[in-house]
Amino acid sequence: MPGTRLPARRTRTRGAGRPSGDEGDLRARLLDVAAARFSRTGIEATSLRAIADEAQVTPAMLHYYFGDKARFTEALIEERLLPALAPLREHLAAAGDEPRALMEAFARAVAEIVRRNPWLPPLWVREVLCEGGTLRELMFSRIVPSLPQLLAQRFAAAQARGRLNPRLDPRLLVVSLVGLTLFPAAGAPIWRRAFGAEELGPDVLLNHTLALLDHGVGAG
Amino acid sequence: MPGTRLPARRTRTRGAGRPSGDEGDLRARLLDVAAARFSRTGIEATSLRAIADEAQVTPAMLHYYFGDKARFTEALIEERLLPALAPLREHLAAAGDEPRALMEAFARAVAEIVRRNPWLPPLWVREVLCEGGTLRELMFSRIVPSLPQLLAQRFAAAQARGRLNPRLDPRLLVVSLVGLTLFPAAGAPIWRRAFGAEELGPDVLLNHTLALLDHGVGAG
DNA sequence: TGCGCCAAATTAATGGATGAATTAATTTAC
DNA sequence: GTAAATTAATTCATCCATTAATTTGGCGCA
Repeated sequence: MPGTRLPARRTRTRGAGRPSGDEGDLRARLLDVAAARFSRTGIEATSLRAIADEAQVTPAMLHYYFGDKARFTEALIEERLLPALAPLREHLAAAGDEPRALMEAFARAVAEIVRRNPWLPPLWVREVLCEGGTLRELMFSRIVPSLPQLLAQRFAAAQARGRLNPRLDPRLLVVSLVGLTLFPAAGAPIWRRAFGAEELGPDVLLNHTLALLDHGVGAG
Repeated sequence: MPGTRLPARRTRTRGAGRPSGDEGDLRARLLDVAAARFSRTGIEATSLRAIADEAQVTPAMLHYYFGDKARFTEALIEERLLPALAPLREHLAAAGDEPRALMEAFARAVAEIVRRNPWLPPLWVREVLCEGGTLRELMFSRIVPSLPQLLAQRFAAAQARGRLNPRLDPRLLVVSLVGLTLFPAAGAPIWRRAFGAEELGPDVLLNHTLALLDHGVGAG
């Protein structure tokens, strides 16, 4: 019946052949699909089947390219999660020593990361932040050992110079900073729905966060 | 072989009998075990088997008391999650109209909730905040419709009276407040490990959050 | 230029493990 | 003796992993 709309691929009955090249590397596509899917459903609760279906291939392709699920998630970390987080280090390295500049660099970096990788916040929150998360141990050995401490140390130095509210703990300030940036991003759908507001986009959030950090809630 | 240490229960070979009464209601125990377990592993990724094992009973007991997994999680919401969140409404109702008092009431309520229900923050973050979370829709119909808007409205009223930093958005302030309280609690293990600090308990966090909200980060 | 082969890519089919849900049997308190 | 509570066992579905089969693009070679 010509003219009926068939699913884009999947016309051959058996076997396939060399790279079809019709939409680039399948390996990369699988990683992209997995990032989005894992973000929505969680890693353990997501079947490879679901990923394969969404990528319009057979589950066997995941085995072909990655081996098993563990190595698949490892590849996801190495080739998607860690690169996505790279801007954070860069922005922080470029920022000066003033707490305000540091925080703004952090918030802007997170905003940029979220804009480019919408799947990241929920995945991070679910799999790294929460105990028992699949990515937790792997992330510990790659991110955590350096970034938070470094940032806390810079805050502490600024505090020693009298440039930071002495009632604050530099380490908790880092935690608060993450909470003020990643948390709203991870839960964006719920806030939008709760408040029925679409205008609360990343830019508004960024300005709001900076305003809060600048002067607190007082009417100054 | 007398003297060998056997697992507390599980000595009969088949069948059991009336309520053993040795440690209270099994139904309640199952809910408690599930709250802790779901919090660690996530709802979809946790098998009923694991819960039954931890409660030292057969998986069939879950069917006996609750029917299926869906109704089991429903019961968990009704009998554990919602009651645990009750102090929030009470604290907020008792607080006055000043933003500072509202925020302090919120932060104190969350601290109390977390202290009494350590399993709550990760469960909330994973299953409610994240898209695709199992508890999401159920929570929407019970919590969200009222609490966030009400709080935001009170902040807006205070802002109209000039008692709130005009650069802030009342709704985003609610989001920030949740991020500053629940997020650090949900990720406590990771922060402890990242900073090697055990002294960053709930009280310290509470004071820190209030200090941050009061004056921002400036050295004022 | 054309022909056949080879290897990469992909699929269908299968095996083994695990989980949810249910049922029949059994124990024990009252 | 009876009914509630609990267990063992079973059924059906799903998932991860693997393998054998199959297609097809490209390359050497004439």
